[in-house]
Amino acid sequence: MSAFKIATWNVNSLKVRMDHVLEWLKTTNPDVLALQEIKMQTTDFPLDLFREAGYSAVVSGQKTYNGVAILSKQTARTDTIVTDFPGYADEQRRILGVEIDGVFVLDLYVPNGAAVGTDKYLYKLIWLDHLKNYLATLINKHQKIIVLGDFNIAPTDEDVHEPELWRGEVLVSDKERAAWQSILSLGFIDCYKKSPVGDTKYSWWDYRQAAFRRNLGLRIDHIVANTMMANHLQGCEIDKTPRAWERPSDHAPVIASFIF
DNA sequence: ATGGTGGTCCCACCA
Repeated sequence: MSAFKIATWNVNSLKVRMDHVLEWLKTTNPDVLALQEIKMQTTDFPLDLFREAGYSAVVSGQKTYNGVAILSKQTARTDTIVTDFPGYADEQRRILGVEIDGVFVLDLYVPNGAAVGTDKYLYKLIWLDHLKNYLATLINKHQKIIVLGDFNIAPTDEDVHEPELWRGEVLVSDKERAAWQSILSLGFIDCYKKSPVGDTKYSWWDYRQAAFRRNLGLRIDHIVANTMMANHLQGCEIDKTPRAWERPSDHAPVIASFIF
């Protein structure tokens, strides 16, 4: 029997959140941690500090915005790194795929979309369409697949603190939810939906209006697994502890545990 | 009606 623990965390600037990430790694001890919004160039990534903590890293960085990275205890297969959807040129560093310990891990920072009807919303829908097409090819290529990250979509009203207030807005709109469903339809399972652990339902709380204290949150950070992986899922938990720390990210980490 | 970044010492952009 062997365990595999994988997590995702939108850190909203790794430079600011470095102490939080190191502290959280020490207590949680995941095999893999997918980071989003590192907001730094690949050359600035603190590889040495993570190495001291027992992790190697694969990084697709960008100055100021976006940027994704995957930390892992096991060494990643660097010959399998993916940083773009095939045939879709995008300057924004939002995807990072790599095989680790026989599992293809795809880290996503889905565009936020700003507001329904804007150019950014359109970019989000086009981006999600490319994602779906890419996942359709992936699912035939790998036995074990985990797709995780900040999806910027709350799949159902259960994932929203006040659905009536959010109706039709970005993050919950029908088109975004349809894109989410079409991805699951390819053969992926929402780990939290299948096997929730603990009572934390949301993964993101706005910095404004004391949203965290009032638990006005949304579940927009997800871990999805192909059926082969999902058959070995033990549980999925959202850890809101670091959201209560000083100078936190607005997102909480999500962790899925598997056993083989 | 907060917080992060980056170019200018307050403001624009993004979430």
